[in-house]
Amino acid sequence: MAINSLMEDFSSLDTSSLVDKVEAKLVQLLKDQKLNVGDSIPKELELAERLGVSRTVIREALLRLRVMGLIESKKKKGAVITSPDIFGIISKSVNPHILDQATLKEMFELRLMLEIGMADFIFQRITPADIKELKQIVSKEPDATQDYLFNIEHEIAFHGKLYEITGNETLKKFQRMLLPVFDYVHHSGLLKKQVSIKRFVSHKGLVDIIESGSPEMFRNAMRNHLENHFSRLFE
Amino acid sequence: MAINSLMEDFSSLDTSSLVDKVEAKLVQLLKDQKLNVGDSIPKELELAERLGVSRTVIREALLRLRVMGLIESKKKKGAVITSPDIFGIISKSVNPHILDQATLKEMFELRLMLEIGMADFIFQRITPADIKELKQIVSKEPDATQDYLFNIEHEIAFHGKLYEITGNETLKKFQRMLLPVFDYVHHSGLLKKQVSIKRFVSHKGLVDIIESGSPEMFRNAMRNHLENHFSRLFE
DNA sequence: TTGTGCATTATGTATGACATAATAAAAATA
DNA sequence: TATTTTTATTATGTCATACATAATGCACAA
Repeated sequence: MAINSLMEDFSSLDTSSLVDKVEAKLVQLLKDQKLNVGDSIPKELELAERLGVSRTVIREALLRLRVMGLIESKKKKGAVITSPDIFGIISKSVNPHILDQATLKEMFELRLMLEIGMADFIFQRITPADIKELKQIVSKEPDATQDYLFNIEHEIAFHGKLYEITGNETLKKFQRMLLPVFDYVHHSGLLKKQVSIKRFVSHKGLVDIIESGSPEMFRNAMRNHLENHFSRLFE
Repeated sequence: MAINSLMEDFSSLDTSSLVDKVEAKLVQLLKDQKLNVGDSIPKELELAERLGVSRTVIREALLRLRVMGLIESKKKKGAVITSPDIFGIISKSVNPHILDQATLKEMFELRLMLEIGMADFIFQRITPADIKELKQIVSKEPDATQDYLFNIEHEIAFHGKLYEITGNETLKKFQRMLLPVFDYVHHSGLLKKQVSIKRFVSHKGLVDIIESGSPEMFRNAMRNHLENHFSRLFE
C-alpha cells in the first residue's frame, strides 16, 4: 500500500522537478540500504554521475536533506547521515508572524492537550529533587498585582519544569517551539477577550496533588488550572 | 536584545557559511517588512546584486526557505510567501529507520499524551453526525481472533476519527506524522514485551462516554484504554 | 616522537549559458 | 471591435566549468 500510494504520487503528479525525483531517490537510498547514523554517502560528483544529472541538481537535493536534518556535510569528509532533531529544525521555521492564524490557534490548543495528557509521565518519573524544586518555584509565586513580565517568567518556569519532569526531550523541544506561539496567540486578537482572570487551581495546588495525589487528580486539576485559556477558546 | 544575540552568534561562531548569513538576512527581511502571505519577494538576480553575492548562494538560501515552507517559487512570478505547513513538511523527514530510538520512544509517548488531553476538544466540537460515524466504526470492531492487519486498520479508523472530531488540523497532521512511528515502535524491540493483551475500556465504552459522559470521564477512560501501551513504557 | 608544511580531496562559491514555463504584448482572424 | 493565436519577454530551473576553502593525511625535518 505504501508502494501504491507512492506510484500514484508519481503518476498523478508528474509536475515534480528533477530535483524532486533525485531527492526521492536519495531518501529511498537511505531507507533501503539501512544506513546507520554516521555512515557517509557518496560524493556529489559520484552521485551526479550515477544518476545522470548535474552536480547542481544533486547539491539541491542534498541541501533539502540537510535542511530536513537527515544529513550533515563537512568540508572534506562528504555528507554523513544524522539523526534529525526534528523539532529543533522546525523551531527555526515556526515564525508566528508568518504562520497563519488558524494554525497558530491550533498550536495553542495542542499545548493545552499536552499539559493535561502528561500527567502519567510526571507521576511515573518525578524525583524528590524535582518536588523540592517545584516547591521552590511555587514559593516565589508572584501575586496578581505584580508586574506582568514577571508573571510570565514564573509561568514559564513552573510549566517548563513540569515538561522537564516528564523526561521527554522531544516534548521539551516541542514546548520550546510552542513558547513564542503561545505568547503571540495570547496577546493577539486571535482569541476571545479575557472576561475575568480567575485562578482556579493554583500552581501550589498542582504541586500538592503531584506530591500526594494521582495522575487522575492531576489531569482534572490541570484542566481547571488552564480554565482561563479554555474559556478564551470556547464560548 | 535580538540584535545582541545575533551579534554574539556571528562573533562567537563564525563557522557560518555565506549561505547561512544570507538565509538569516532573508528571514529577517520577511519578519521586518511584515510581508503578508501572497506577497512576492525580489528576484534572485536582484537579491544577488543587493546582497553582493552570487546567484548560487541566493538560490541555496531561497531553497532553504522553500524547504522550510516559508516561500513557494513559480516559474515566472518569482517567489511568494506562503504559510508553512510545518507538520506536512516534517512528515517527509520523519523516517523511523533514521530517527534514533530515544526520539522514537518519545514520540510514541507524545501520542498517548495527546489522546488523553484531547478530551475537552472532542466534547466541545463533536456533532451528532460524528457520533453516528463513531458508532458505525465501532459496530465493525473485530474480535481478538480476527486477523492482525484488520485490527490495526480498525484502530487507525477509530482513533483517527477522534483526532478529526477535535477539529484541529494541526493535530491531525501531527497524528499522520506519528502513525508510522507508532507502528514502528510498537513492533520493534524498543518497548518491553507485551505481557498480556487486555482490553480495558473498549472503543464502544469510549463512545458511550462521549455520548453521555464528561471530558473528565473520557480522560480516565482513554487512559485506561491505552493501558496496554502505558504498561509497555512503564514497569 | 612530535610538529610543521605540503598535497589532496570534497564541499562551498562564482560565473555564464541555455532550457522551460508563465505571463504579457502583439498580431491575426472572424 | 472582439477574440483567438502567435510571439516576445521574463524569472526560475538546469547544466557546465572554474576556482576558493577547509579538512585530512602523508612526508619530511627537528
